[in-house]
Amino acid sequence: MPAAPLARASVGEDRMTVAAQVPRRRLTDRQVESIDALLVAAEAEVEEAGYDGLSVRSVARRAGVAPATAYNYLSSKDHLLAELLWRRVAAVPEVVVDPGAPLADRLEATVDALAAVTTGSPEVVAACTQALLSSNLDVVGLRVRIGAEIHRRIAAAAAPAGDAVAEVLVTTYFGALLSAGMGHMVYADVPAFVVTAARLMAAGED
Amino acid sequence: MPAAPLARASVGEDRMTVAAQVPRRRLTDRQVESIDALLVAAEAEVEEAGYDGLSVRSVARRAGVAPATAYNYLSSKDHLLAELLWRRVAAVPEVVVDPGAPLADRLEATVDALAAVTTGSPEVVAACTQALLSSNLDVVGLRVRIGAEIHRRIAAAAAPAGDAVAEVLVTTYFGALLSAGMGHMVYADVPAFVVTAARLMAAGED
DNA sequence: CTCCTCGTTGGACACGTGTCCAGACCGTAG
DNA sequence: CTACGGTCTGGACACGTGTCCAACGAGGAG
Repeated sequence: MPAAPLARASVGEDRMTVAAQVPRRRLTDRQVESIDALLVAAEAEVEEAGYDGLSVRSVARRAGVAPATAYNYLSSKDHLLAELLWRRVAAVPEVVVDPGAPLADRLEATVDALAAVTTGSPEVVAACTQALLSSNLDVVGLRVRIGAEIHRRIAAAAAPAGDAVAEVLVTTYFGALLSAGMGHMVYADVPAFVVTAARLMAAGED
Repeated sequence: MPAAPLARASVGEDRMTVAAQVPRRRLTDRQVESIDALLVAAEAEVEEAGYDGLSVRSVARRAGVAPATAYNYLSSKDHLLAELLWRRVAAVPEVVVDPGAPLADRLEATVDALAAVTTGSPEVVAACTQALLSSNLDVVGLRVRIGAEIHRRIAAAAAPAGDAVAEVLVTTYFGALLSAGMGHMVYADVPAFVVTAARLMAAGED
């Protein structure tokens, strides 16, 4: 159970999308600083030691914050990593596609932009992927949000094609990310792979 | 590190595929019984309480085995669940496809057979999926094995089509399983979804 | 200035993991 | 039958997680 004294569950840019949390109090500057420091520390920590090597207390120490404070904002290790990923996804700039361009090209622009999430050390993304499978309630919230965001972007790029095509492309994208997270594929190859999938499907339509 | 006194890392049907383990000793009947009991107990336990609710010691108790013994054969909670999934996958009967049939039909037969892995309580499959992301060495071994097995079967069904088509279908299949594990899709719908993907790609070829 | 509220802090707690070990146990070889 | 080798056992261990709480501190309202 979350059992948090204040609005938690998503300290992203939209600080208030907490799904009917009672207090609905705004975070002070000091608080957002603590949270940012925690996320930065987590990123560094996971980069050095991977998912298993990261401990919440160690991250808190590195961020100059008490462990209890860390748990006050991020309800678990997995929530911490999921929040990290969510921020990366939310930071990807919107892509405007030319409706006249062919499916593969439209998708390429979107998927290339999305690749910004996975650039840098693959350790971090892999760890976040693992964290995202947690059944922690806060993680579940972030998970549907991340899923919805990626779905929205890819579906928008694939819009003129059928819904089925969009669904398949989204699923393929997630599958490719999963493969990359497991080391069976390289993150850098994911965009091209999805574009290939789009080309194969575009042959029939258009 | 595994650090096991005897051949571990894969107590499946092919008991000897351990990649150059030194002792290479055969398991006694008593030992395979213990391991089977552990897996059965784990399945029941995870069905009741999910991934988080499962504890190795509790599974060992239920299987009538000492915790240390459980750790002797299955190096971790994740390894236990991964082994469970691997056995299910390996138990799927081989499918012979008619090379003359269209791609979607060939794939449908294979993917329907594979669905046997995910029938029954979704809790179990979801928990195994989560376990499969572990960086535990024994899990990694099982993971590549499971991945290779599914890849082999789907690629065989898609054989006449291009390699690229097969790769995309495999990736889509994994993506769909992931979505189902997260509750965004139903396991029962996975086969049809992959067949749809095949149809969309077959429109261009054939 | 004082009070009061609310977040922070450190430390305890219960619990689970994975490791290790000395001793009990059992089948087999001599 | 006895000795021996390897396995099983229970119980310790170190460590990490997530929760809880009493005490502390800072900042705003009166």
